[in-house]
Amino acid sequence: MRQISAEIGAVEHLPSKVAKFLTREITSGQLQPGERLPSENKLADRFGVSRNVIREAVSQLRADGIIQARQGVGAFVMAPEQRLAIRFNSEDLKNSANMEQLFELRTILETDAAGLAATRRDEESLIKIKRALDRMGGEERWEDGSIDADLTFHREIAKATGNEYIYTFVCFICEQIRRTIHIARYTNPLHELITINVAEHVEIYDALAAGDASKAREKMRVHIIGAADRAGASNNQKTGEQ
Amino acid sequence: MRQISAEIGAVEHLPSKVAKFLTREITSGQLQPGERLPSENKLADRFGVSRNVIREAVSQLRADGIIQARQGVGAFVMAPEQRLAIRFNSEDLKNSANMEQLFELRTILETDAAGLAATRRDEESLIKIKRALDRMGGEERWEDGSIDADLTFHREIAKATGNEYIYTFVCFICEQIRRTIHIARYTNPLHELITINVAEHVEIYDALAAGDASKAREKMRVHIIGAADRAGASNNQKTGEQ
DNA sequence: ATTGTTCACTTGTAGGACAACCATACTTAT
DNA sequence: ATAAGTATGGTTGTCCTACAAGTGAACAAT
Repeated sequence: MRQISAEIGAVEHLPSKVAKFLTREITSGQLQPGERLPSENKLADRFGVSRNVIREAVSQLRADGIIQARQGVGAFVMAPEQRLAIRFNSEDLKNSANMEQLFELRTILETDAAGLAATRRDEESLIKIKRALDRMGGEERWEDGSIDADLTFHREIAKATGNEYIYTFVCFICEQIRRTIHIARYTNPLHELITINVAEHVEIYDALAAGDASKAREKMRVHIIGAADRAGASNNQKTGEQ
Repeated sequence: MRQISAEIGAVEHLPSKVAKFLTREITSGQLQPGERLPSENKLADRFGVSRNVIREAVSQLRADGIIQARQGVGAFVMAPEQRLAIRFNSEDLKNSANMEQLFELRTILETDAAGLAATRRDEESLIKIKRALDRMGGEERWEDGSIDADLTFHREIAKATGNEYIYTFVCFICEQIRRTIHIARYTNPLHELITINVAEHVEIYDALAAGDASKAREKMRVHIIGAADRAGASNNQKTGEQ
């Protein structure tokens, strides 16, 4: 209800633009690791902005470990292997090949997460998972909140593993997918698809409740592969139907 | 040979300090999602720095999706689930329980990565993996470069999956572990440990070269669990010896 | 040849000024 | 009295200047 600016396009301010530009210049290889960036004054001239803006942009890159600045010397491009943060370019995810890869990673993570959750989940986390499931199949079934409930379901499973890092990674991947898919399939939902989707979640939940790890793994695996298919991020789209 | 400042402590500048402080205040729950941050002027007063410094710090948080700023209104804390970046607090990893969790995640990712790599690797990637392996068991065996070779081995396997995101995640996790372990075990290496380590890598490589996915998975799995043990990040340390 | 010094350049921080924007309270016209 | 329009103070966004702190290289003196 509030943050429409965030939903639509979030009026990008200058430092973000500059940061994005510099990042592209680095990842594309125009600026090789070890190389020095132009001085802040030169960058300010080149982009036609104040040094303040440049500093905010550079500060961002530095926090990610993309560059390292040394007072009196300059800012240098770091090796891409030793980044301090993971950040995806949302543009890339519009490419269905990339989306497919992301779903492959998601399958790996969440399959094992489901297995761990089946053996480690306590009553409380089970309740939270159930609640998300109910929201998904309940009244909000056709509403926008259905997506949230779906993601919450997956997040709660990841949290039930008791592994903070697994939870963080799953959250991140889910959010990336949500931001990309969002409009595409869900806003114009086919009755059948949603029914299938809910049914798959129920099976996962049952396996978790039963504490059956291998079944939980299998059901989760099938579900995510199916979800990838329904989202159009799958290579086995022989006919396109079903 | 060059960036000693990066190795040691990398003289943290003010914006980083402020960013770290604010991040802690948010993750600790002192600033709840939806709440508004104090205005930049007030923050500048409170920290005793210029508004420039505050802005660089806030710019960082915003890039991570931790907060969202709206001109004329203020900056608001976002829900922790929808972060735009993954970034670990290196302090947390000094806690061995956390390190154990990180190794669990690593096991999940790299086990499957090895399986995929076994079926997808081409000759070129196999050569790169072999080269890292040779560096590890070769002359650099006792040198510092041995660690780099070790990590390169794992990275190249991840890259051989052909999945860019798997590669990114593996790189990130490896780097986190490297920064934490580093000094601990490797600089004072026991002959036996290194021999075991190299032997495990050889087994993984053989499985990859043979294209045996299930064997590659198993060898990788055993190796990482063993590595966690040797790094002191394992729960089954009954006696501590082998 | 070595040492010491200066100098130009770079990043780091401070502070002031104004534009753009927003929410609220207030004023005015109806 | 109500509604529309209008000040107003506060907040973020950007620009500017100035100086401190640090670095490396050219240069001068020994």
